[in-house]
Amino acid sequence: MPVPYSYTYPRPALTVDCVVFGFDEGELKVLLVQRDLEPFKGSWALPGGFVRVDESLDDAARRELREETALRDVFLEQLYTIGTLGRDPRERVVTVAYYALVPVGLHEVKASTDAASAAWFCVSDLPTLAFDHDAIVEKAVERLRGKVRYVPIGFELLPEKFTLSQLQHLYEAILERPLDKRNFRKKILGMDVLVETNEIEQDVAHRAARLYRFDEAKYRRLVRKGFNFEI
Amino acid sequence: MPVPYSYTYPRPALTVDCVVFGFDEGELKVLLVQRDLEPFKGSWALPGGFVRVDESLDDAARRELREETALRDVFLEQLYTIGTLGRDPRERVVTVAYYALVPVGLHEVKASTDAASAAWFCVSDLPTLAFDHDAIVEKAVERLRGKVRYVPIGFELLPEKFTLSQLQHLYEAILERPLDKRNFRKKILGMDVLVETNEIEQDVAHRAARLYRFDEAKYRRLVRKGFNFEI
DNA sequence: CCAAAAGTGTTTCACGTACACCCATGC
DNA sequence: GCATGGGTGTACGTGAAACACTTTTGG
Repeated sequence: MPVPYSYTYPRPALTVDCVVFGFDEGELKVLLVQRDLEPFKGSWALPGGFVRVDESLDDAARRELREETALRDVFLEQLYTIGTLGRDPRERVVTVAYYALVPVGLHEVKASTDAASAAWFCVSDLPTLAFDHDAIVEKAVERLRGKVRYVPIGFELLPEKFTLSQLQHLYEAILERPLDKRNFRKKILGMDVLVETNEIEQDVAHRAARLYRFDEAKYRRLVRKGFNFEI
Repeated sequence: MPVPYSYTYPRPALTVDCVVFGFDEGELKVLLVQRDLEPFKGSWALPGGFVRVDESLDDAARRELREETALRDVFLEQLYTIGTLGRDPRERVVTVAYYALVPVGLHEVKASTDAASAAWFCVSDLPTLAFDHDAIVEKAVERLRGKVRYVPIGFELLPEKFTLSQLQHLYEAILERPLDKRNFRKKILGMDVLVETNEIEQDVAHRAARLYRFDEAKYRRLVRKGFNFEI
């Protein structure tokens, strides 16, 4: 029996695609999967796939990340929805793009369903991508660059405990410009959202730096008082 | 004959919805239409409707605006895509929300297909809306409030020629805080993106103010040199 | 002449920016 | 002892914020 008031015209297919960012060796990276199916079989592409009728968009994005890259519990935010005609050779496909931030190294990345393999690539040196995924990556980089300056999401790309230099290099990689060490420290410590731990870096061939944690609860308390994070 | 590699599982329906902003009598307004069809027949709702398989999302949004409110050639930007389960009583519907900025008064607003009537409402005093449209409006207001501060889109809500006071009141309405007259003028004129016309306000019961225009070309030239608009 | 909004400068303070040296550690 | 990054303070200039009175016009 048909659903009352429903409409039965042909409808576009709906997918989700995820731009997964990581930060490693001083460089901003993106996680790509090698397609195991046509079209674009063998090409590198963003992890993603069709949205099921019984799951939300966010759930679909998380499911695809789990299935294709074994990532879970990561920072995930909707980016943009692309519905250009002809972007998929099969038929009309509208995709809801997401971007994710993951601390590289904490998560084992492995391919599974629908993807032959998964690997990290430098944002500045990507292979040719399937569909219009290069444009989606570009949009995600722009969004990240804009957002990282006034929302404390950069920490999602670092391990729980990090040094101030790591944080600075992260910002330098995303913003693509050098930052002054003393000013950066003054500013970030002055915001009062980092807590100093008793630990220091291990296994480095020079003086070990102090480790800090981002204090999410403190940040939220400050925001309620009108505080604005800004680098 | 089936399209090769296509997928045939059940798929969500796809719609677009538009939050149309206007500025009138010192207040930020939203354009709503009264639904002519079930579900929510008679309720106020955002103009919008189903996306056709042969049109892009932007085209669908513009078509719906034309059909339901007779608006055309307006500023339109994608806002967010909502795919929560159960947001439409009929079946699974994913909607791509847009927001539009129009100079109230320049465009005749009239209802047509699928909408009994269209009318402006103060953002701060909306009726109960169909579906989850109240949440969409809220998200659009947040986006507008965030974006208006660093992108010169406020001008889209004013006629081509406007006074500095009108512009200031617009910002005050969107940002919901008073601005200092002298500082506001100093700042906006200092940016060098407004051009003074030879004209002044007409039919006002007090000293007539000078009219200005936003110089889009000049703005883009400045941006290329590293300039950032910021209120 | 009164009401209403237009138009106009200066001072103060906070913050962004530029900049260089000593320290601790591992090898 | 040397190479490598860790860690620290000050001076300067720009820009944000606070603030009040005179001018013009219409009624």
